[in-house]
Amino acid sequence: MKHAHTHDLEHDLLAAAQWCAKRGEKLTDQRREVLALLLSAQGSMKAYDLLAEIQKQRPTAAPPTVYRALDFLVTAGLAHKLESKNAFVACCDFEHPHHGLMLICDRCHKVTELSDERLAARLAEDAASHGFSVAAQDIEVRGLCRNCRDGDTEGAA
Amino acid sequence: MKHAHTHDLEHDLLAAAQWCAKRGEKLTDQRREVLALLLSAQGSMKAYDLLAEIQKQRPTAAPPTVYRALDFLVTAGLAHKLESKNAFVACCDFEHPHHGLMLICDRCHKVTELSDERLAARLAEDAASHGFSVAAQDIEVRGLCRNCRDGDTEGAA
DNA sequence: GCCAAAGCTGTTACGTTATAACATTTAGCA
DNA sequence: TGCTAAATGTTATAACGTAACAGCTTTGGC
Repeated sequence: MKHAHTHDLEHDLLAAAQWCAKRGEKLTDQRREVLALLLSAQGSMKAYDLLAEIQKQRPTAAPPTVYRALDFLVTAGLAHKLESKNAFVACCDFEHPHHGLMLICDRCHKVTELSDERLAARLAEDAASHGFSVAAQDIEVRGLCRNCRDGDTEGAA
Repeated sequence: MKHAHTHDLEHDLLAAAQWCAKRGEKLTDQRREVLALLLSAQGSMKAYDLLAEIQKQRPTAAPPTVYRALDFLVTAGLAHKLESKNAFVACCDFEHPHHGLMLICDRCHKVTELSDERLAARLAEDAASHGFSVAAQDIEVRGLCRNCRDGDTEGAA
């Protein structure tokens, strides 16, 4: 069993703020609020679900409010967009440049981000062999996580 | 320079129809029309762009017309969805089961689909090591194709 | 041939995802 | 202070995708 500990959350938010500062940017209230929601989420979150949460505090928040924060977080490497779900997740290790491999459980919706240098290397090799220069990559895998595959009855949709 | 030859197109459509028949399905007029558009396109096509083309022949066509055809083609393996662009491409080799790696040029928008068994194997290995069972995967790479990287001034957006 | 079932298509309406554009406020700093 | 750049507020709309139901067409059994 895993819990979202407030202490961990605060720690992560502090690290994120420092990371932004190092890049000459700021983790403003809105950005921090969105990041906190993503960090606390069990799986990924949709933009409009984030918006609904934000609106509990700021009833006037509108779509651009959350999309701006998300754009910032994704650009800063603090979050990733899951293209196959139109959803967002906090990055597990933003301090290291990496090209994550996303394992997305179709049953409990949990997302696990892996970093595999050899996989990335192989991919870069494939691209290079076609004269293609890589700017960004996205690897998403759908399926069942260990718990769900093994017949776990908790955490279903 | 590359051209879309009518002969190739007809050939591909015939092969697709046979592929469907083998699966106990039919490549109906609408499906064939959408597939033909995808096969003829230089890069990928958006659903509503396809719809606009379809409407030149059938002015009453509506979004479900094209989305149904696309769903069919994707399920049958005749086309792929590029999640990062919300766009669709014809599959380059639908007769062989494969997990394509998509190289998407950000400048000329051309899409190259590669199949790399070793890459797929490595990915499956990564997933398995986390107890994750893979149902589907999507690998998309953005960047510049050889021509665009080398300063080709044709085919820009 | 006739009927029933299944599959495909037509059509309307709506839900979801995302951004453009411009006004206003806030933060950093000479 | 007052300038400038960044961030946010606000409205409106664009872009992407689907639900639901009605009607048609094909297929296969009899």
